[in-house]
Amino acid sequence: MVTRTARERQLDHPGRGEIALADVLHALADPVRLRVVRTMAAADSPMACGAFGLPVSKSTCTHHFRVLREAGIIRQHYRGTAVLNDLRRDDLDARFPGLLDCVLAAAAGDSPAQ
Amino acid sequence: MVTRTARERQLDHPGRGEIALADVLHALADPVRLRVVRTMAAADSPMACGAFGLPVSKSTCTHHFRVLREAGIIRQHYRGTAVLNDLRRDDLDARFPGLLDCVLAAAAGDSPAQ
DNA sequence: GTCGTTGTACGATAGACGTCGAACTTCGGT
DNA sequence: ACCGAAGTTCGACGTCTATCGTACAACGAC
Repeated sequence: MVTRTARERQLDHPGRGEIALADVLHALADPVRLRVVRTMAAADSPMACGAFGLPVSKSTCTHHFRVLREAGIIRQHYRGTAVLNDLRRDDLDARFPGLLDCVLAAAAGDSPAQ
Repeated sequence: MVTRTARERQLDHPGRGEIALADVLHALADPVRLRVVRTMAAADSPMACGAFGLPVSKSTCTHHFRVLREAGIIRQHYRGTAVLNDLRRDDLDARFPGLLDCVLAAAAGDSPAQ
């Protein structure tokens, strides 16, 4: 007999030390993904992919969240049929101190109305 | 009769207020361009394109410098046959405070041997 | 003027990227 | 068992991008 948590579908995440700057910058350079990150930074709890109201199809949505996950910017785990998304603030701050906050502040200045 | 400075070939640069975050992030997400920016940040005076010793052809070089210029990251002006490149530190800091320094610090942490 | 240096302009090309729709999987609820 | 909700997978598509080589232009030096 197996516990529920051990049977959860698995998603690959880079370790904290494996997060690469070029990947992070590339991931944040897309308007849709930057919007996701801004929304997540403003939220107080993990959000499902569908909760962002993105102006793209479901498959494109999947694509963007995978890019963010593989860049090490977000953590994803299954919760029933949904996928909960979480900003990897600690890891990002440890690897590239201040970078996330700078980008968020810059984004706020660049287009205040998210 | 026209003065020399007025006859210089002109390059288009975005105004300080026109610098867009997505363009900046996209420009910095390329290894060759990030290396250029790091080298320029470490230099104390403007450098010609050829002085960076980039591992790409001349035409590719021209391409990368144009991307950086159009993103508002560098300023370019002709000096004889050469083009001098200069980091737009002031404009970048004014538009996106701290961003450039964060990225430079992150790059130093990501690959210390430039 | 001629020549070498420095960079630009112009295709061309191969690969990456953002986007979609249709079919499928997984899970919770009834 | 069935159905609907939430994502994923799998092509397919057009566009953007990084790269190159060749030909060309601007300038300094001789």
